[in-house]
Amino acid sequence: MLSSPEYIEKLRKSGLRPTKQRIKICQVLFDTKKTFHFTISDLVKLIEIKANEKISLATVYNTIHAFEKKGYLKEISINSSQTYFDTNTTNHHHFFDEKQKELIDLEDADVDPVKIKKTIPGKKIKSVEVLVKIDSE
Amino acid sequence: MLSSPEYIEKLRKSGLRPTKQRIKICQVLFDTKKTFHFTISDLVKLIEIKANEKISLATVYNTIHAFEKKGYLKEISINSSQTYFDTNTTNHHHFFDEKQKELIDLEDADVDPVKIKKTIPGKKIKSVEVLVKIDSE
DNA sequence: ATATACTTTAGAATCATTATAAACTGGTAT
DNA sequence: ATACCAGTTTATAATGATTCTAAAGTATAT
Repeated sequence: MLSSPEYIEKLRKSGLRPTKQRIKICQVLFDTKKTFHFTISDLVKLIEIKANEKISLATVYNTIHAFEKKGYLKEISINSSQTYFDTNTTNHHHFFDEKQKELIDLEDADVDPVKIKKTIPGKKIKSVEVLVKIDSE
Repeated sequence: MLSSPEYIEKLRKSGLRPTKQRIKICQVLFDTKKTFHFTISDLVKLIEIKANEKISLATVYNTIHAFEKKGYLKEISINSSQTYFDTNTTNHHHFFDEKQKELIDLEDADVDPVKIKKTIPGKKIKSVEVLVKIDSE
């Protein structure tokens, strides 16, 4: 588990003041080798479990958006009632089980690079995301 | 322009009663060689322009969901405040311009088949969707 | 024609997310 | 230390797409 000083430095470096709330959220999100996917309500529950202190919903939203802007999180493009975020910010794709609302990473090796042969004049490609929807057999 | 009788038959065949509203929506959606993308609010506007009759919002939602279930429409998986639908129900991928909220089709020839090398025990692949986010250069 | 199940509808309810604006706090200059 | 100020947090209200409700309307089989 990373200690607060490291998150404090990380936050400062990106121009975010290291507040109690942000440090706590860092610990919940980044104190693990494994990356994971979450919705805001997942995160609120995680904070309740891991921390003994309540963070207001508005702050959770603010913080997640700040972290996303700084590149610490990625939003995942699926059509769901809730927005999903990923602590794995590298380029990778996903399985999505719509019934169970579960996301599973596809590693780089699992999908060959997707080459897009069409171009749109005046536009550049920002990202290429593959979403594989799965269902029980 | 397809005449009502053809839509009436199409609707009946799929077990949907051919109501005035459903026929009107068929005409707005399918009376064109070109397929297109739309949100519910786009569709409401189109109905106002093309038809002189008002269809309640609830009916528009009901109808679009019924058409989707019957396979006449496809929902597109992007993370947006509104849900996008596509009258092109064949397998194909999309460009999405997040600033302009514009979707553009990628033809089959534009993207090589995406092979997924990972499998999840007990799960089968329902669809593979590629979303290419673009931005102004 | 009648009955019945399916549809439409206006309006209310829901729910994730964003906005508001007042209280609070970290960091800096004094 | 102290005071200040911009950046933060917070409770709460507002927003907006979508879904629900239940009453009125309509297609269709008999």
